[in-house]
Amino acid sequence: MPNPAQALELENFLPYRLSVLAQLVSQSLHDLYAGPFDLSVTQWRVMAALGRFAPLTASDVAQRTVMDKVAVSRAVAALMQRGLVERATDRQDRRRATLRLSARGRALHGRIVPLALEYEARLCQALSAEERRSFDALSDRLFARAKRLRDG
Amino acid sequence: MPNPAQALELENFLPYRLSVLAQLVSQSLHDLYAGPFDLSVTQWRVMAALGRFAPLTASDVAQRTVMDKVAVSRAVAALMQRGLVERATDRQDRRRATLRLSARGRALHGRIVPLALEYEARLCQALSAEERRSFDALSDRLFARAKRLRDG
DNA sequence: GCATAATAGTTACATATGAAACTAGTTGAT
DNA sequence: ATCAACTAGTTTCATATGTAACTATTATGC
Repeated sequence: MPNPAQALELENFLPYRLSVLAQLVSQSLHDLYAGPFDLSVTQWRVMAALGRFAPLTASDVAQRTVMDKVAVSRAVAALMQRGLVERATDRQDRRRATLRLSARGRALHGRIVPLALEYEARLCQALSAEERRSFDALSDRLFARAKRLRDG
Repeated sequence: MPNPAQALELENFLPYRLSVLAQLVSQSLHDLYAGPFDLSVTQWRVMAALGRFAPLTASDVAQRTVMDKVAVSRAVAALMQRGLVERATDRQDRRRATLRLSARGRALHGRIVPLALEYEARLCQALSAEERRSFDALSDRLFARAKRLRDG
């Protein structure tokens, strides 16, 4: 028997718990829009970020979605090919390009958002409004703490 | 301006929040053991599951870690090559094989566990003991709800 | 008993991902 | 002005991952 102070109880280990929950939720949500609209998770995230905050540069999108710039670059390329996203090179700084949803992109976005919100609402039926606020507040603090630990 | 009832505020959208938090934590933890011990996340998860619950079949590991059986099969193959995991075919049912850590595997496990627990402890300094319990209870309920929504 | 279906696990293939190298453009120092 | 350093974004390459097909073994229906 190992020292109890050093036993790793996987089922109570916070990183493991977070990972399992997030993956289940993310996969369930993906199942809702992947079939009808043929978007990957990364593509949908880019669209969601643009739907909420456009115009954004690719770097802005990466920061917002916590994806790396390579993933964003590829998702944007695919979305532009499908005519869902438009790019305009910045006049001042020609390295930059601002992105936004096209009319078609906005239409698709408008069809997915209700599905996403409905899923979230059904998920959150597990909690009261106050519990939801509490969960959000606690997870905010965990996130801030994790960032501080990573960045030093 | 879209109908407020249909606006997706990414930063308040629970699946997004969970995903971002889990990824940050998982990555931070991985950074602790990947360098010194050269394990992938999946490999470490298999070792952690075996360290806690061995003997397990590959299917058991998959269920415990919420990984698919292909990922487990590959991780186990790599871990056996490094002599960290042992496999024994079941006499009753020769399709099955039970897995457990080898002596070397237990030694490695014993070195990683304190790192993992220390990271968790530092992360959880963001919360009081009671808040931690509250967070665990709420996330349990979200998880149960997500599973019910997925499985029908 | 024998064909069929089911299960444990692996392999093959196609796709997704991340790190690092690369291109193009801008800033700053001399 | 010129060269080095920096930044935005893309491409390349090596790995990781998931789906589906496959092997081997056991269970089931007739």
